[in-house]
Amino acid sequence: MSAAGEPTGWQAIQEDVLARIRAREWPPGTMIPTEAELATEYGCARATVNRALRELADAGYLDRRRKAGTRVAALPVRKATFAIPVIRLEVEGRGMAYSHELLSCRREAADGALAARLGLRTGAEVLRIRAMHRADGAPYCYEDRLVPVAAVPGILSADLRTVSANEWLVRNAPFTRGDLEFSAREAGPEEAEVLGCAPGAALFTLDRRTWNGSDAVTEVRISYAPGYSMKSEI
Amino acid sequence: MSAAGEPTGWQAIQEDVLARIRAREWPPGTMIPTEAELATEYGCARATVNRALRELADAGYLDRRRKAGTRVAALPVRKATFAIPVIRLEVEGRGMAYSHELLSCRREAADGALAARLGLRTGAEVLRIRAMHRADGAPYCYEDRLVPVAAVPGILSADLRTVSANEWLVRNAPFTRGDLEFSAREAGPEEAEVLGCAPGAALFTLDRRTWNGSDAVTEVRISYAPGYSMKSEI
DNA sequence: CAGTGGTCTAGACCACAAG
DNA sequence: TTGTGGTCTAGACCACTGG
Repeated sequence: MSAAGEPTGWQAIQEDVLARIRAREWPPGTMIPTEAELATEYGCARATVNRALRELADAGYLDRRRKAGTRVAALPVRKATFAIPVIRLEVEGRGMAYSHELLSCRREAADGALAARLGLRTGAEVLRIRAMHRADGAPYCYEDRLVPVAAVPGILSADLRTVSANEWLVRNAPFTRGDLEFSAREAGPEEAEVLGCAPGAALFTLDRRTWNGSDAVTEVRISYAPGYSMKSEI
Repeated sequence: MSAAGEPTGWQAIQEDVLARIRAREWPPGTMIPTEAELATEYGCARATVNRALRELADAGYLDRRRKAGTRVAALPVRKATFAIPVIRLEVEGRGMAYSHELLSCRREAADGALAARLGLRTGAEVLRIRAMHRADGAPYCYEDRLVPVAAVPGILSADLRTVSANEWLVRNAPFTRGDLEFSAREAGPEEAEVLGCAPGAALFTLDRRTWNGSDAVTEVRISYAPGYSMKSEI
């Protein structure tokens, strides 16, 4: 009458190993048996043990090195993963009605600082896009974005009032790498006005830059309305 | 004269598939060949293709379903991963000298709201710990923590002036699950004083609760000094 | 040098779900 | 029903690195 089936195969081994670590059968810092020994103990192939242990090492529970063997991490570094969907899906995923509004969209010339950040030449043409995203009509976040025109030429012919720049770029501008930075900032006068909050209010902010190979695709700051929080489980 | 060696094996396949997706050889939403077909094309075993594609599916680039096959995701959901180390290592990792200071540590009785959040009975004994973490002597973050004594009895005999509660718990109190919440908050009078900032300053805040099975291990709020940011790459 | 994890193979069976 | 991905196996070779 047990409701949920117990895991089998490599997942069962993974859970058993994790349980033995938590139970201090293998205390932090100690070596655990080799893959071959565990395969014998669990009565499975070594590849199955490898699959189980590799994921535990990725998750920070184990330190593995050739020849040295596998050791229980002394200070396990837990990792939190956050999905970064298109803002529309983020809002709809919270069960609210999404809408967005293009505030401005104009061409500018990159100044020296921007050119250096994105690896452009000074004076390169960039599209500056400002937009509001709303949930059930209330301000959800404010997006301030720069797109180098040369790297993403199609952006000029996109109707950014119909599809937000955020979603258009996800669909049409692949990138190979990017960096993210989350911080807390005080709302400036402009942000306070568009977000409908007091100047100086604490804003959860995401700054992101992405590249496709060596070409910058976009730089964006997303300022969430007060009350926003980013959740995850570990 | 190429400096770095090209990936081989499953990583080479993974990069090739990713390149074909980015090049729109397989546009978003379309099916890609089956594992068996790709194995033939790449001249390797199906398990090798499986390894490459499974990770791309985990990363959000592909949607895979038995019988239906593998499809390129229309809106790839990029995932950002943040390591959550012990605060001491986080500070030292930034090349700064770490120190911490126990502000207060006393036993309290859980009120109704707290008991409900953590699944305790009302009136259960909890340890309330407040501490400052410093980097090069300057405030780094302020920690306000609750630990149910029954679930973590050893905490009573720990010297939390020598080892912070943060690190003591990571070393001694395993947990099976937890939830995280990042937000931006305005500093209250107490926080402003201990962090040395103005009241109302924007604080990057982490709220975390962890459980070991059904027992709550700890609930903590970490308020970072103004200027802090959490970085990651994708 | 030798022991450990990292990877690959060829084949097999299974679980799931589309048609 | 049947084609697809998910997993396992037994064996093999390789890469790295500690002794």
